[in-house]
Amino acid sequence: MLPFTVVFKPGIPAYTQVAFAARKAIVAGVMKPGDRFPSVRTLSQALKINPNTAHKVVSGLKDAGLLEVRPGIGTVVSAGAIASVGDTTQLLGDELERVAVEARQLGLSFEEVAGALKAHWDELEPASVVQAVKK
Amino acid sequence: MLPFTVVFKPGIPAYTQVAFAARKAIVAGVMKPGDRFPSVRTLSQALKINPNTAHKVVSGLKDAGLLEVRPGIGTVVSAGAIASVGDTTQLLGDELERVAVEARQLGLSFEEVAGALKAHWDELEPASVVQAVKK
Amino acid sequence: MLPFTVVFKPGIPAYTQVAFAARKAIVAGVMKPGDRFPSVRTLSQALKINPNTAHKVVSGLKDAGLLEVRPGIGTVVSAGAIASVGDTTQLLGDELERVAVEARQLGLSFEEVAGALKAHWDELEPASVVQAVKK
Amino acid sequence: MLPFTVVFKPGIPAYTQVAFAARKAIVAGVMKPGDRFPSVRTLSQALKINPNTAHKVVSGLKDAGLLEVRPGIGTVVSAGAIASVGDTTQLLGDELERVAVEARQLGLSFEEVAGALKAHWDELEPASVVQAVKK
DNA sequence: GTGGTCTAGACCACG
DNA sequence: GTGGTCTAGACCACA
Repeated sequence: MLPFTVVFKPGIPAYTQVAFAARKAIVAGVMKPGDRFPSVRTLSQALKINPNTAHKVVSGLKDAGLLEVRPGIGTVVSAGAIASVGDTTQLLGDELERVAVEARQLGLSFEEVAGALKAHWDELEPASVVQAVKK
Repeated sequence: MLPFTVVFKPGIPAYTQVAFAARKAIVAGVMKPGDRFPSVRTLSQALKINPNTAHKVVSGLKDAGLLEVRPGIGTVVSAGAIASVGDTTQLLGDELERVAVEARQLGLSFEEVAGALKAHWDELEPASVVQAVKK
Repeated sequence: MLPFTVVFKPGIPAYTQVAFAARKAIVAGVMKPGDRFPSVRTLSQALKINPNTAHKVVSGLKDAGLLEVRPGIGTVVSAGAIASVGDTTQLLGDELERVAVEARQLGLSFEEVAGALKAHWDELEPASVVQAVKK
Repeated sequence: MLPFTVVFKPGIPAYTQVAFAARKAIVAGVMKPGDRFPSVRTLSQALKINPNTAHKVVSGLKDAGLLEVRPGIGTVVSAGAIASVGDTTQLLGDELERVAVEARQLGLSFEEVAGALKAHWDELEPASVVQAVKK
């Protein structure tokens, strides 16, 4: 029913997890610019989450520039779906640092980590994802 | 005075940030197994945080197996300073996935991201850090 | 009001005693997996302890894998309510040794101690407890 | 050198662990009534603990009625080496209850626990212990 | 409403 | 001096 699924894990805010799943779907090309994004009501019912939470998700994605509101139509995936580059790159840097620290603590080699990252990277390759989802 | 520094950012719990800085210092070899870890009071004064918050930091690191408490003596960096591998690898996987999604959204190539990760990785090289600190 | 009671004894941390009472209630089947665990506020009011102390209780039980937190919803008794077996069995061995030493020092016979243990054991029998509680 | 050994574990007060080891040695018959108990100085040197800590140990055992001071001689194991029955039995009951709760949580059967207790019990059999120690 | 974080400051146990 | 516990009360994020 939805163009993405969410496996909820405890400890992480529900709206964060849903937003991430949506961004993943957009990045992977499951949803393309111009496609309609599920309504708040649809989201809340399909994922069994509070309407407030669902609203927070689309609101957040709208602020990030990933969604656009077409009055009378609904919300659609915006064309230049690129977050405000400023803070996101900073954020990415922090995450990379965290990854480096944690990986070293686990005694992993750089190659192992890079390989794992590559795997996740390829999973998002638009072509492959459509297959994976339909499968 | 402290073997590490913390630049506090809003929005992230203080104790999380301090704990991360400490883990980084341990991973980078600034603090080695057997070395004494700053006392709760020292931490709270040097970082200007509440003793309770400082306590939470060492308590967390202790639970993670990075520190050992000698009652009435102090806390030292434990020998096998490796977190319970089970969940941490899982956690690392999640983070790598997030990195992949965010990087693609920024239009970065895999090589760029891998390069950035390598930079952070090398920064933690024990040898280089020791020099940087001693200098 | 609460699914368990606590008779506070001096010398033992309050949060330890409350946590033990809760574990006992869970083991005895008074609270089953999926049941809601009293909120931090409820605990603090009913037991007349500080919210912080109450928080420490649920936090500890959560770490032990007995409780699960649903952010913004509450905490529930988790399904596989079994502590990390690794250290607990070790801990049990230590306690058994202590029991043996103390009992011999009191001049008790093995049968007497085993009998006393059996009494405590049967008190936790889910069936019996449910009756006792409902009664 | 000492009639007992102590393998220090973190998290438990040193003086508690030493006192327990001593009581175990007395119960097991390694040290019999009338035998000299190691001096505070000997204890602190042999176990590498603070003299204050060593003093606390013998002081505690003296209060428990396990040791007696013979002026000009030293401290010896007292004849009726039985702790003040009042609180100890109560304490034993608490420990048995804790054992029951923890064991059930681990999914053990009563027979398994009783068997494990029996093993510890037999290990303290005076005859066998001497062998085990000499071994 | 829920749990989580933080400050401020007191007291105790341990060595 | 160390870490650990507890109280009191404020504020925030989540649903």
